Amino acid sequence: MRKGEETRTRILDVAEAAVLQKGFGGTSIEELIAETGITKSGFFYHFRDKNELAKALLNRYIENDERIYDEIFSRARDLVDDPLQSFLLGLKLLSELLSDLPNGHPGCLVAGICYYERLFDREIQEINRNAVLAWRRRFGRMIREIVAVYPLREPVDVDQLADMVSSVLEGGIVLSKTLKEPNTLAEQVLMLRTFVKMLFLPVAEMPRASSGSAFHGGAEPH
Amino acid sequence: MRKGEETRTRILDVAEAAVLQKGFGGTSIEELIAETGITKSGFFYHFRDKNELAKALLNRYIENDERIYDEIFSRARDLVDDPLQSFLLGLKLLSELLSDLPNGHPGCLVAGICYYERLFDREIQEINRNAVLAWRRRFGRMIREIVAVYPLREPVDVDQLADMVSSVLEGGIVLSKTLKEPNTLAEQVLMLRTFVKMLFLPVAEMPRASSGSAFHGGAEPH
DNA sequence: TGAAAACTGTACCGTCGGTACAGGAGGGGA
DNA sequence: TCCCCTCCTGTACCGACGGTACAGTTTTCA
Repeated sequence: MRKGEETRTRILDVAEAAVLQKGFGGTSIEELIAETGITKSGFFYHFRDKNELAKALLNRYIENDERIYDEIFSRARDLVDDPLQSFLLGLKLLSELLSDLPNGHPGCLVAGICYYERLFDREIQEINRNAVLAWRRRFGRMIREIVAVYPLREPVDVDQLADMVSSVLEGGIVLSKTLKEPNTLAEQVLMLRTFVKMLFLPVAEMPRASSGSAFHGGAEPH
Repeated sequence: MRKGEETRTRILDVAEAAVLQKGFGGTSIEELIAETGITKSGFFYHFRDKNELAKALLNRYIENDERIYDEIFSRARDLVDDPLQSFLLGLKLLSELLSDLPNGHPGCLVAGICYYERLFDREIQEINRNAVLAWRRRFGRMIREIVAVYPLREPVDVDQLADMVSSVLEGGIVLSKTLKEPNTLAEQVLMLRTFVKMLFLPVAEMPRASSGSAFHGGAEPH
């Protein structure tokens, strides 16, 4: 029992890295067993077929993802009591975590499967859908707490704002990976943070009289 | 020449739809030739291998994408002169175009390839990277025009804000596809529009005294 | 010590990407 | 008219891969 779990985990580890680099179609079972040091029969002892591997991979990935969000935002909740400041801190912590990833974010399995859709059965698509809905609920819950205290300065739908967090994360991952700029993802999360801040807090009067030199986006030609 | 082009285009049409549904790995050449009504030899007459098919597909997709953005934002530029109002209108038009897609956005090839990375050669990855950089330049150019006229109400980097457009689009596509909610993508674009508006325009004083009933995100439980 | 769990080994099948090459239809220019 | 070029078809074949079947062996733990 113990040994089996360990081997299974090793297969999943190898598979996850491979799938995020090459997609499911691009990852062969034979390459997985070569790297894991197991035989083909051994592989099929643990997973009936590739579809079941995908399901296990996805479930594990989502679980881990949820755990990370839990940790970050509950930590932020412990540090500050105000729901808005806590959410803003959470986004900051998330951005720091993302920029600390040495080789950039490896990619999101949920998005990977979304772009592989038809090859998996309905069950996997449903797992994927529920993962995104869980994000909506998670961030929606936090935003509703804020809305109960702070007035929204622009009329926006809470669920759509919650989805914005997922959008920016998923989109930021695509940009970061494609540009090979690991930091882009973290920057995008901070942009989102700015948006949330502006939605709930009055904009501070600008201290300087001339056009602010601290602003990157001035009128310089480039 | 004429006939060859036509066949080539037909292959690309079939391939694009298939790839966006199943990814590159999930799309077999044999399925493509079956649907196109061509032989395998005929296919390899037009494309040396799957990699070259991917390259042609990607180039065509990016070209088309650029054309659509050109049309929308130059139309917006014709309708209003002010750079901010023109950009906001462009985002509105884009959102309308996206919500008019009958079955939702089919998916972005750039993102699809990003999640398939290692299976293609450096050239394709470079094409992909340049496409994202072109988006950054495009939106960056428009935002710089705005910054030259309107003060930024929060310190944000122009290129990062430009990337935000791409992020929200790519992320919105992933959400829309995964949730099977075609409208989510259009909504996300409108959320981004709200962000841009807030970044450059002073927030209007709220007309109502009590908590606004027009706001979706009130304190209602769910 | 014995049964269940966790594998290995071997053989085999159909599909797929890809190669090689011969040849043929059809049109357009010399 | 002839020839050449574009645009394919047909056939045969290869190795890699996903997957099946099943018999046998080692490891683990109660």
